[in-house]
Amino acid sequence: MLDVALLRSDRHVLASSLERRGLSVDVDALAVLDASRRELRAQAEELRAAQKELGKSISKLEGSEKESVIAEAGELAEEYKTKLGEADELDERFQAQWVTLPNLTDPTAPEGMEEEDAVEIRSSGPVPALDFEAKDHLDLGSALGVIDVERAAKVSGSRFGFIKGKLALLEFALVRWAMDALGEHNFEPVLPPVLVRHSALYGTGFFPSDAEQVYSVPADDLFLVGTSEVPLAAMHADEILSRDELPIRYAGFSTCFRREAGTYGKDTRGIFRVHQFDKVEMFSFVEPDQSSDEHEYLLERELELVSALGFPYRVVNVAAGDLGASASKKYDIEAWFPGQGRYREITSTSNTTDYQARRLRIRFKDEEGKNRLVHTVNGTAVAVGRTLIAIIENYQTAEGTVAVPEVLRPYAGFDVIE
RNA sequence: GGAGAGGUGGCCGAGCGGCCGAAGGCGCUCGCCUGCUAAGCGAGUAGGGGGCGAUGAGUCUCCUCGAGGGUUCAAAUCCCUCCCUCUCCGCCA
Repeated sequence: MLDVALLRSDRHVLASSLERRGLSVDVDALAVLDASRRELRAQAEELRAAQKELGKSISKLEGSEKESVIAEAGELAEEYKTKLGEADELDERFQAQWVTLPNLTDPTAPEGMEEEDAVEIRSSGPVPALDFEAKDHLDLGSALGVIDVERAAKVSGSRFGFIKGKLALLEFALVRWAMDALGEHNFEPVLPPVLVRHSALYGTGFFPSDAEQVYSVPADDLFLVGTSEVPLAAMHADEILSRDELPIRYAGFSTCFRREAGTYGKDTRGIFRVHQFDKVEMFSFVEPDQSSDEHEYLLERELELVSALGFPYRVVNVAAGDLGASASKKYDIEAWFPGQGRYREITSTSNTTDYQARRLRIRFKDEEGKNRLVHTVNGTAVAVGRTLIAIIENYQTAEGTVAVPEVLRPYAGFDVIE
């Protein structure tokens, strides 16, 4: 959620940010609505103050004098209720619109609306050529008996997979390796709940805008998270952190569930885009002036991991119009997938500034003892499913076996999947 | 699933329908004092919104005692609904 003060002082900032996202919102009308709801609230409060003032004298009065003051206070109470109701209604109308507005875009997020408008800011250089025809992860994985999507379809439907054998073990190696690497940078490992309340999804900005991507469990009024960002962020909801606790850095591991609504026909082959996958996610709570640096810091962590795994990659700065609601700026790392012959997203890191913190009411005491909103920053450490298939495709041999990346061998206990 | 207890400020804990956003304690902050430490003394210490004012200082005001309704001139206090936590029993990875 945005700071309402934007409407009163920096309306043009808000307007231009919305424009960069390709949204047409009548900002002036919102400002008018905001002004009138405050006006009504002030009127209601005056009535209430008068009523309370009058009410205080009642216990000291007797007889007819008491009766008349009670009557008078009663009238004020009625007027107050009416006025308050009107103010509440305007508040609701205003809030309903306000919560749907996405975060301000960072000036350094590129112009543009689409994935293609992202700007490459870095790459690992030319992609090394294989001296044989590359196969894709599904062909390789099926042949090796470590990926089974057909039986997964029987059990669960499309966009699911069984991961088996050494590939399953490789997941554990990958996760533990990533956790150790992040531990070097003082990220605290966390296994969060993956079923959360509505408030956690609202607070992180996934509700209401992305609600159609979220699985729900109606019987218990809970939702399956699409990323551990949700429980990690909501973990500190309604808290006032002390300044010396910051930055707080977590490395959360969880299964992620995504409905992938509206992606029919897209990435239907194999387990590249599935309804369920595991992920190690970095999440930081920082002071406001630190979030930009923290965003770069998380990108560095991602680059360390991706380059240690030896994937060719490129880093893109995502276009303003392609950002999620809560992000002001986002970097994606795209790894090279030889089987697809192109770069695909393997990590993503976003600076959500105070957007989530405001919704979740996560604050800290600054040096003057004032409560201020923290900034939150998130980033993928390892999206396990995609990383596994990036390994399969990049480490495949002419014989159809898959070598285990050097850094994972001590964790895996084997060197090759065959 | 069954039975019971309880939700008040960072924590503990009191609270006759008005003098209660709330005693007391702990903790914390600042100051004084003690050669260190501990103790002692004094002061301060919930959050959110709105008005006036310059998006300052200040000042006025409203809301919040798990949440939402209700009764009343007036609710932490009375009534209703819901949520959550804890304990015991049962079942269970």
